[in-house]
Amino acid sequence: MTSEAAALFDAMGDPTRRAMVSLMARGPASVSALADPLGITVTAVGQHLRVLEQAGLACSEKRGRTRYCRIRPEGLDSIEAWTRQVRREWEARLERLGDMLDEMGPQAGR
Amino acid sequence: MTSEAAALFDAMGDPTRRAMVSLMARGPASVSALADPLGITVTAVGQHLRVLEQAGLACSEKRGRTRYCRIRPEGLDSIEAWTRQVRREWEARLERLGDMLDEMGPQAGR
DNA sequence: TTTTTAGTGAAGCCATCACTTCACCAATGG
DNA sequence: CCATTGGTGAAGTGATGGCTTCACTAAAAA
Repeated sequence: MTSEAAALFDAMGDPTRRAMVSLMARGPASVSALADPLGITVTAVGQHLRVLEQAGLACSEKRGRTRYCRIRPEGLDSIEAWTRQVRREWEARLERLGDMLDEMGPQAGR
Repeated sequence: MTSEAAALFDAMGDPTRRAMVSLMARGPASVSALADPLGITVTAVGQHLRVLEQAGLACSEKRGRTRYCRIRPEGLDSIEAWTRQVRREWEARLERLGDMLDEMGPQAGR
């Protein structure tokens, strides 16, 4: 597992950050616009935002005194890459298993 | 976000559990076969295993005195479903944005 | 049968981390 | 200018959760 994917799962492992991502998926939001529906302080949002940004799941930009936060859907890529990898590995294993049985012939296991 | 997906991200939020999944992707493993390379006790593995099972990411079966643990790749489905959902929502937003600009006509924003 | 191996359950320890408060800065509005 | 609004940084609190130890059960081996 890549360290990117690890950071992603770590970031998504928290319910508040998941909620933030869901909110931002509806469009850019200010820090307080995120804090309000979540019932937490803007300070807390700022801390979560840093984690999401470092994981590549969000980015933000300050204009005037308000900071606009957006998700980066591309950030989800390595999650999908990882799940595909696990699936592939598992299926390859089943295939190898099937090959082995084939080689052993139909009389195997009697 | 569905509660299944939440459970999945919670489960995958821990590095040890991620490592367990990676190990199991290579084939079924006993509890101690998982504990050994991870450098933790079998008790700890048992606890993680319960979380993974409840999240639908693994299943296990006890034969004799050993418990065989396997991953359930289907369990990853709702992670992918969720990432697709977020992407879709975001793209829909961009589309709406584009439509609005179209309706406003080329003279908009002057 | 005795011993060893594989795993479970309960209980406790400890570090991480989510969150708060408080002080502070900078932009905006009156 | 003064008050308000939006956000940041540092420091502290509290709870969750990952892990351990210890006592125990059951299967397999000797």
